[in-house]
Formats: sequence, structure tokens, C-alpha cells
Amino acid sequence: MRVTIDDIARITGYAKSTVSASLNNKPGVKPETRQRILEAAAEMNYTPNELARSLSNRSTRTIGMLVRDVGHPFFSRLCRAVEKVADERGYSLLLSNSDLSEEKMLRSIRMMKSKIVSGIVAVHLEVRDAESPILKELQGCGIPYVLFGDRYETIHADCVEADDYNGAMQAAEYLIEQGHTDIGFAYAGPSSVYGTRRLNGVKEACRRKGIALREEFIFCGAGNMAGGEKLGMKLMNMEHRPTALIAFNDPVAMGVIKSMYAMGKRLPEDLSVIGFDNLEMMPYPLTTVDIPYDTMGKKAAEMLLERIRNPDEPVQRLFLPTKMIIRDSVARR
Amino acid sequence: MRVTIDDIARITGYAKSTVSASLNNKPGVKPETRQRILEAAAEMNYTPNELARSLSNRSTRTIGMLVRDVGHPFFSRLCRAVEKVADERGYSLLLSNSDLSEEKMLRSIRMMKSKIVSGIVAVHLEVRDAESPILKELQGCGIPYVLFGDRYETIHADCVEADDYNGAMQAAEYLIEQGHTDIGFAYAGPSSVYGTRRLNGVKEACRRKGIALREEFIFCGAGNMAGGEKLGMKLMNMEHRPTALIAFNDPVAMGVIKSMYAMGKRLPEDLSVIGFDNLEMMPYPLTTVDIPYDTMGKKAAEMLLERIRNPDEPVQRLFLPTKMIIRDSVARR
DNA sequence: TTGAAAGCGCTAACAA
DNA sequence: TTGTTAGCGCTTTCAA
Repeated sequence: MRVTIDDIARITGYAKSTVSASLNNKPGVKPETRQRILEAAAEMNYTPNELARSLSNRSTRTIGMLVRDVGHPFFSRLCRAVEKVADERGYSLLLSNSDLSEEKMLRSIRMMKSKIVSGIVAVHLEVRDAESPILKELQGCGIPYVLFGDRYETIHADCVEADDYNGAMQAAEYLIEQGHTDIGFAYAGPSSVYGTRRLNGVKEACRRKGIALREEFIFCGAGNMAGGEKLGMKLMNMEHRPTALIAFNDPVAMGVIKSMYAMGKRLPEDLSVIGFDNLEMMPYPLTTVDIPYDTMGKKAAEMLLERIRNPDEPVQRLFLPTKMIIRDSVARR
Repeated sequence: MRVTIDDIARITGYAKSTVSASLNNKPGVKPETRQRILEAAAEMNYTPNELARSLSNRSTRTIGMLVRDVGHPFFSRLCRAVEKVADERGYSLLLSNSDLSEEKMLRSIRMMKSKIVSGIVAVHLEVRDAESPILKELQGCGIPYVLFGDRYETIHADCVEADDYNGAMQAAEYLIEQGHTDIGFAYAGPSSVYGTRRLNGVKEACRRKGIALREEFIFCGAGNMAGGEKLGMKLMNMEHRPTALIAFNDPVAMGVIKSMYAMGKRLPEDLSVIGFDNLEMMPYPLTTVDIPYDTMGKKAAEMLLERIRNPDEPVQRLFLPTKMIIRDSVARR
């Protein structure tokens, strides 16, 4: 059986409230008493039962994190960032993977509610409006939460997001400045919220610069590296292909480039490529749009802890700028 | 205020023990009663307080996972695998990042003990013997645990591990079969437990095949991609360099290859490279030693749940074989 | 089949 | 400064 404060009370002869007060460094305990109690606790190798504490305190100091796939580099980076802040502030992290399943997300939210997490960071829910059942569930919990990457005017909630739209616009502008006029864009398809946003940025840049973005240069089906690989092969075999491609993200870019190398083509001579993310583990000098994931994760966690501390503060929306990282995957024409 | 079973009891007129029994599908409740109670619960949007349940049941159905860096692809893959099994069995995952800090690890273990996790998966503790303070702490908790990747004869504990030694041996043998006699090995250095094990495998293969593994071809300081990049530059500038390199892991291989490409060299003509891991997101057709992380994570989780269910079973040690994945990064000589 | 009451380990209000 | 007592929300005897 574990040691409890009752045991300590019994051994030292004090009341358990006194033991509790001593252990928690509350004022109003005679120093010697505290001293004696602390010693006894240490000697008995006492570890507080946080379950009991939490039940009484109505706070678990645990934050829940809802993620689509920890296996992906951006999500895992995010986890790391959130865990770090949480740990520094005495919170721990309950992690749940949704695997893109709506059912699992709902289940996770209920689980977190049951486990009385102090707050939830929900990453890339990709909800489209305030009517989403997932969002409803989240809001119905009465638990503070922060949305990561789901900023919609119709949703009144704390959130942190990157400025995908402008990031994509800058990428396209950069390409145009480098002399490209046949620009392509690769993404999963119209169902991808972020992909669509980035595509719109590219379109806007073309519009402003008076360049046509050809329909047939907008490629669907490329949301990850495998998709990028397929696209790369297709591109290399096209008779008229764009001179530059903006990939939805770095893995897509990586896939495209992998195929290029496999087919004996050269980057950027045969095709200029721009990515999105700025992943650490990138084997080519890829020009890319940096999404400040680490900062975003940190901010999201801080925002959540702030919200937990003060539920009545006005809603905060953090909109972080992206940054063009120019390396060597774009040719000048 | 949240609704509790007391509320349901009050509303329906039953005793709270009856409500509890109904909610938990325990026998001995009249079907109609249960029906009525369940309806009331649903109507009132009741969510059980797992904290209270856990306190009473002495089980949180939460498993703690101790990891060095979720940001790294292998660890995040592991997390995903463990979370999946946990979720399927009704457990949730409490994740902690050690950042290689011993102090943080100790703190995390205590936190997990405090939060009464049902079990712990400890990944790559890299403890060297049974005297490690971290291991002591872990064992002192009285919480079931499984070590991931820390199999030592002196440590009597459940563990799952990959056969690094034989994996490395096979890699080296393959190289030798392909006609290579000047083989190099790159790792972080003697302080790396896994690196040392792999190096030993390479040495053994050379011994068996009667080939000399030259001291100056054993490269230290390469434990990640950045290290690999530096090494790649160094290698390309060496007058006499090995014809093939076994990298500690895929990121190191990736770094080496990145430098090769950057310097206009070709893979595998200028240097054959073998990695370790078989990462999904690999931009070259890298010949590598597959470490079955997904399976290992799954097995570790299952083993832990088994241990939780039955604490008195004999200790289990799972030793999973690696597998050579032959692609195109090794030249025939 | 249902209800009353004790207990899980802790905190906190109040009394002494 | 310390002790008593009543919760926190649930499960689990045991009695009715």
C-alpha cells in the first residue's frame, strides 16, 4: 500500500490537515512542525496522490492535446513545443491521435472531459464552420481550449494560426520575380482547407502581377511525399510543364524532387520547387516558406494556460507571419 | 457545475449506488430501472468524472510514456503506435519529453507516479546498468513498466528491443558481398549505447569475412543529420576514403548524402551509403536496415497492458529482428 | 432489486 | 498553531 498523509499524520502525531498544510507550504504551520513532517514524509518516501488532490482541487494540471497524427514531423514538433511549456508550468500532457477519424476525435474530447483536463489544444481540426460537431463537442465541454490552425471568422475562440495565404502569395511573387511565368501548384485538393488557402494566395499573387495561373498547372492528389513522388514522375513526363512548382508542403516537395533525381533530372534546372514548412530534416537546399511551428506551439500552450487562469479574458487570435527561406531550389530565368 | 451521479439519483429518485450500477452495466438492476437512469443521464448530458472513479478504483487507465524527443521521427512513430494500442484498449496516453535531461526524467517518473498511471513505457533510457538512478526510480515506483530498447542482462524487466547488432552485421556483410573492402562506420561516439552495439556488429562481420575495419574509418560525432552533413563534407575531401559507409541511422545517412549532392558527387558511385531505421520520409532510394518501430511500439504497449493485467507473470524480453531493405544506395564493385 | 453508508486520499473551512 | 469535520464524485460492501 502506498503511503498517504494519514500515515504521516499517524506517525508524527499531527492531524492530517496539518500534514497537508505542511506539505503544501501553506502558512500557519510552526516551522519545526513542518520540518518534522517533511522529514517524516521524505523518510517514508511519500508521493502525493494527485488524483485525490485533483478531485478536491478541481484541477488536474493536465492539458489535453488533440492531434491528427503524431507521426508527422510538424505535429510531433508541435507536441514537443506544447509539452515543454506545459512542463515548465507544472502541467502534464495527455496526448490523443485522431487519425483523421471524426469518431475518434469525439471520443477523445469526451475522454479528456472525463479525465478533467485543465484545457485542450486542438490541432488542425479542419472544421469548416461553427456547426462542426467536433467543435460543438469541444465547446460543450466547458473546458478551456485553443484551436491551432483553425481560424475562422465565424468561430469565436482562441486560436493561433500561420498566415498561409500571404506565405503562398510571397512564394509565388518570389517565383515571378525570378522570371517564372509558368507556375504550378500542388496540393491534396479542394477538400484541403490549408491547401485551398495557399492556392488562393498563389492566385492572388498571379493576379497582382498580371500572370495567368493555368488550370492544368493546379495539381490535385499531392498532400504527402508519396503524392509528391507520383506528381514528380507525371511532371517530368509532361510535354509542357511549369518551370516552377509550389508544393503544398515540404514532404510533397521532397517527393517531387525524389522523382526528379530518380529520373536523372536536376533541381532546379529542370524544375524549380518551393515547399512549405521548413522541416528540419530536409535533404535538399529547398527554398521554402517557413511556418513557425515551434513558436506557434509555444504560443498555443501559453495562450491556453492564460485562458485557464483567466476564463473571462477576451478571445485572442494569434496570426503568425510566415517567412520565405531562400535556398537553392529555384532557378533564375 | 457538472452533473454527477447524485444529480441523476435525485432526479430519478433512485439511490446513487443504483445509478452507479446502472451506468456501469452491473448485473442486479431491473432493466426498466437501468433504462430510466440511462435516459436521464443522457438527457442531463452526464459525463462520468474519471478522477473520482480512478480514485475509487485505484486505476486511471492511463499509460505514461517517457521519450527523449517526440520531435524525432522514430520517437513520434513510437508514440503513435503506443497511443493506438492504448486507445483500442481504453487507455489514454500521458506523454513526457525528457530532452535527454536526467533531472527531467526523474521528475517525469515522479509525476507519473503521482498521477497514478497504470503503467509506463520508457523509451531509450540508455541506462547502462541496474544501478542507474532513473531505473531505480522507475522500479521504486511499484508501477508496471516496459523498457524500450534497453535490454541488458543485468536488468530484470520487460523490454522490447531490436537486434541492432545483427542488423549492423548484416549490413556490413552485404557491403562486403557487394565487393566493398574499405568500409566506414559513422556514429555519435562511444557514449552512444546503440551506436556502439551497431559498431560491434560491423566489426564482427569484418572479422568473420576477414576484412580489416580501419580505425580511421570509424567516424565519431555523427548522431543526427547535421553531424552527417559535416561528415559528408569531410569524407568527400578525404584522400583515401572508404568506398561504403554504414551510417548510425537514416538521418545521418541523409546528412552525408545531402553533402554529397551539394558537392556535386553522386550516390552511390562516389560513396555507397547504408542507413538504419527505414524512415518513411526518405528522399533517396536508401538501402537501409529496417527497425520495426511500429511493431515494436505496438508490442511494447501490449506487453505493458499484459503486465498491468498480470503483475506476476515472468518477465518478457522481446528481441525483434531487423531487416535489410535493399534499394539503390550501394554500388557493386 | 434497491438503498445506506463507508471509503478512495486529499483540501479547506471552521473550531478549538 | 493545530485538530475536527465535511466534502470532491465515485465504487462497493452489506442490509433491507
